[in-house]
Amino acid sequence: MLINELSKRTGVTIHTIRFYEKAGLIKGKRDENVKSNNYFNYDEESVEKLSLIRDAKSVGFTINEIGQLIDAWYNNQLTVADKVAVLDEKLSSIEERIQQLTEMKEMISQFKEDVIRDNC
Amino acid sequence: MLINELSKRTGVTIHTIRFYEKAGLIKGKRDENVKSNNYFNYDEESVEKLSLIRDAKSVGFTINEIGQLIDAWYNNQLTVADKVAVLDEKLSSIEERIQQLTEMKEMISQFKEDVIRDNC
DNA sequence: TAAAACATTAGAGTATAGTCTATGGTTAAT
DNA sequence: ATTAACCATAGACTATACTCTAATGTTTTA
Repeated sequence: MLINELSKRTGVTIHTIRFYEKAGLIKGKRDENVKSNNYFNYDEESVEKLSLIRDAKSVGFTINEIGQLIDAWYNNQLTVADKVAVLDEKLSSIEERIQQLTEMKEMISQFKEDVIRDNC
Repeated sequence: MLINELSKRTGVTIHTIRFYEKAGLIKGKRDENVKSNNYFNYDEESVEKLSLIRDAKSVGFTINEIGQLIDAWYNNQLTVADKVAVLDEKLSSIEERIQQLTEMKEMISQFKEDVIRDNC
């Protein structure tokens, strides 16, 4: 599929798709048989990746971190050990963030109770 | 205390403290008795606020959101209802983020198992 | 009393993550 | 065949959150 269809299927704008492509997160392929243009073609993997990017962004991963994650997911040049190392690192950072969020939640809950009780 | 001491006590650089002050998150006071300079003085509340800013930033709140939180915490012009509304909103967004992080954690764990099992 | 250390404001510079415009070529529809 | 819709690249622009420099004045210290 071409970029317009990819955009419509994923809800990610064409500009943002191109931005992710420049950042190396996704990659279109040119059709060798077609000489009249230089359009990029995208496959289902690109759709999956854009979905992963959306999810990973929403939990606070940077483009750079998402790139590492996508490499672990899709790059077959990496060894199993390398992939596991990246995944373990991301799992740790997620756990740490959940911990911090839980603490912040308790802090805000406590303060909310104080506000209500003391009427201040 | 002056900005240098505030910086040393909190570990936040002077530049960043001034940035937060411009953004309205903290506020120094000028001493009416001192006419020779226009130095700002900071109190323990500023120390507390910088600590809150650090925590809130680490869980992904923006400066703007942290401003709302600080208002709920310290601004006595706000009604209890207004404060509770802000706090409830932040609690919801924290819960949503914990949920998303939990899902992402499961997704990565699953993928890690696949990588190890299939040796790919 | 002069140098070092500290204070202020204004504004420039950086990194991240987009978002948009301009220009020029290609494909599809009427 | 021409217009609308689509594609590509380059580069400008925006917002957020700092980070740093310059210019200038004040306080402390050797």
